[in-house]
Amino acid sequence: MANSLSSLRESNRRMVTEAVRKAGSLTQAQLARTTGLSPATVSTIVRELRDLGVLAISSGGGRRNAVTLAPEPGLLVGIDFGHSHLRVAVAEPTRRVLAEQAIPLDVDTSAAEGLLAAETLVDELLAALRADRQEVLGVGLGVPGPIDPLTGVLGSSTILPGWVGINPALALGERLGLPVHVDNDANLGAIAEATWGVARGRRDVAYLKVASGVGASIIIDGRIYRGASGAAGELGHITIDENGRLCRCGNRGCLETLAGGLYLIELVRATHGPGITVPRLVELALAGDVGCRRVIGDAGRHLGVAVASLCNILNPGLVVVGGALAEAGALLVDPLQEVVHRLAIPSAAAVLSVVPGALGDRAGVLGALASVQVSNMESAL
Amino acid sequence: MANSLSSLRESNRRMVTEAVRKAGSLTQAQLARTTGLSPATVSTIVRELRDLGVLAISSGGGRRNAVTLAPEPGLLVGIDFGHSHLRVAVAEPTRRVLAEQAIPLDVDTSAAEGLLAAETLVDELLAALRADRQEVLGVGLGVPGPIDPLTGVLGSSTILPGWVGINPALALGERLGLPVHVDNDANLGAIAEATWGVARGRRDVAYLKVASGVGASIIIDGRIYRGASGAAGELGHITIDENGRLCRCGNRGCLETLAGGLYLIELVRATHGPGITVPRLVELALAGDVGCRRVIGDAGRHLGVAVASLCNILNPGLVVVGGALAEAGALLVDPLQEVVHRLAIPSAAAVLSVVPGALGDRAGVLGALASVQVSNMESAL
DNA sequence: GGTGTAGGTTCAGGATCTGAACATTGGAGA
DNA sequence: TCTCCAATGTTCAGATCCTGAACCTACACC
Repeated sequence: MANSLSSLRESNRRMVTEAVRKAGSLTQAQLARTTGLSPATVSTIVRELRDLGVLAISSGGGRRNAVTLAPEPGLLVGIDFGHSHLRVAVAEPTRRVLAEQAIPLDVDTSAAEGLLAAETLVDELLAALRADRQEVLGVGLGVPGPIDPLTGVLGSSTILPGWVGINPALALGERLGLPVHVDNDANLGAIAEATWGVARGRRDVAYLKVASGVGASIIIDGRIYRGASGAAGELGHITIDENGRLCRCGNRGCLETLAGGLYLIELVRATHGPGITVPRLVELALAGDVGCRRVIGDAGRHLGVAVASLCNILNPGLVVVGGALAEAGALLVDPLQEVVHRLAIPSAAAVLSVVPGALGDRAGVLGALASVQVSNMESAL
Repeated sequence: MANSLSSLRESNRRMVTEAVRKAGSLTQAQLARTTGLSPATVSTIVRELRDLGVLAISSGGGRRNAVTLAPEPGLLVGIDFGHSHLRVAVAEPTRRVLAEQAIPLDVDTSAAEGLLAAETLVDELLAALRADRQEVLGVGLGVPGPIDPLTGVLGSSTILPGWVGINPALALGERLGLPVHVDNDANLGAIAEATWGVARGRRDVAYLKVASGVGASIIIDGRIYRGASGAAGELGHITIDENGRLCRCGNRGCLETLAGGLYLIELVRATHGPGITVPRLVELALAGDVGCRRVIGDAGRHLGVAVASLCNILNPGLVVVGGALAEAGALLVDPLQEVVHRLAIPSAAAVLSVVPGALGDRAGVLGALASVQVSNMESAL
């Protein structure tokens, strides 16, 4: 299908570029060793890619000639929508973050208001950097709900009711006049943790996002697995208790009704006042509040039931727990792990590690940045 | 890593061979179109492969020159162990079955007895074909339990207690003096259904084997997904009811205690006599026995809960239900599907089909045959 | 029987990778 | 400071491979 002589060259170019991207800086001899190509071939390919503007040869470096990715002009924007917050980051094409800010968002914001807020915040950050929209190469957008892979429309979400049925990439793209790539927030968090966080270098990972809702993302062989209709990883609506509480999705006893932040704060509202939020709940638990610790521990145990199922089905080596509730660290993860080891089959539990994410509430926006396609390579064929 | 000039030729040879294997018989022009190579390249590659003995050109065919796989000498053996049966098949390298037989096996057969029975049956079938063990190129073996991918040892299985801790491939290989490839029976059933059955041509499929126990196999991008320790797809021990019945695995309310054949026949033993078996249960249900229908329907509903979880996690487009209980067809699958559509999230349920397997109780042994590696290609480089 | 279309082969040409030879540079040691 | 060595990067001829075009062949249809 893709096997001609010229496709070989393209494949080798890609291999070289990828090796440089991973290592950051390499000499041509190292490049030859890692790619398995001969030094002669590497020499010509590097020269070509330099001429195409993809690679740069910094001969002035400490050693011989260091090959690096050519510095690209332009900026990337990452946007992460949550149930109650909005976070925007602006970064270089290398993904180094230059500016980042999070603002609270009203619970029942309409899509239009949310998009306007995002637009405003993007412009503010760009202004602070003395930059212009026209310098932005692309925008990555994360939303807490399943995106239809064909239409790009946000499916039924219990978290952002005002957004159902719209195409966020299209809507924001028109507003900003920029190419927007949209994805589920759990998928983006998984990408971020796999690129910079605790899942770095792992090829098969499950990522759990526990915030207002519960979502998951599955990385198989280094790529997000999306399933037949982009709904893979919708762990929040797994049935844990068939006779349980009614969920916003219409079923009973979904995981989300037992571990989702929206439901958890209802549990502590009576004792801790109506103004309590998920971050505050975590804060109190970490400070020693017994009730909050119990609520988070119970959530962890319920999550454990779902993760045990996931374990028996997929047998992952690593489960990363992210999202606002994961800020509770061991308070959430320890009970989760205990239940998984009790319920999952021993041979699956034995190889599993469950760890909190390393990127905290920045995972989503960093993943959004990572999801923006800005490969000089691509445009240079 | 694998990109040289000679690897291109090898890759193209492989592509051509694979195309011929899939289509059975192709003309060179068709081959050029399906592989994307030029007719000139196809011409030389086909000639090379003919000289190597991999392909055959049957110019006497109806049309022009039909390219086929060269007829290989030798035989393949497939062996499928179940809780209460043993099935052996002998086939040509093309996987055309020449002889096949199933015999009952005592419930608590030891590993040694089981392997002896298999050895005997293999010899009987070979004798009937006037063939010799030395003509056998390889043996595929299916066992109902997880195989450790590193050691090849059978992990904890509730179905074959006498087998735990042994390496079936090694043990049988020594007995037969032949190379044996072992795999989980659900994985083999999935391979068979994906190669010849209802999942033919599908790249992403979940296969459910419901017999004495409950197992599953997950095909992602055309390949069995095994997970970090080979335990992926162990659906039988997903917790359906935390306060349910005690399972042989030590937990409570595993799917297997609600839908596994071993438990189902206990339910009907009181009313239908102690001699009842799973096939008989299915037979009675198909004949109209109300009690048996109810038992099977309930099993389907419980399976539906687990499949709904699987659906929310993996979002497959197709779930194939195989194993002895699947012989009940719609009696099992309809209730299963009803529950899945109720519990799984709508966008996942909408794209899902649940169908009974097409290969019945032969799926395991056919998959075992398919799993034997006998590529002339490999030996011919 | 004639003609056309598609299949298959051959050949020259262009593209690619590789090994060997060669120039260059940085560093270790005297 | 100087010399030598080892590693790096480049160049070039050679071999391999794919492709397009021209050519031949066989079957089908008229």
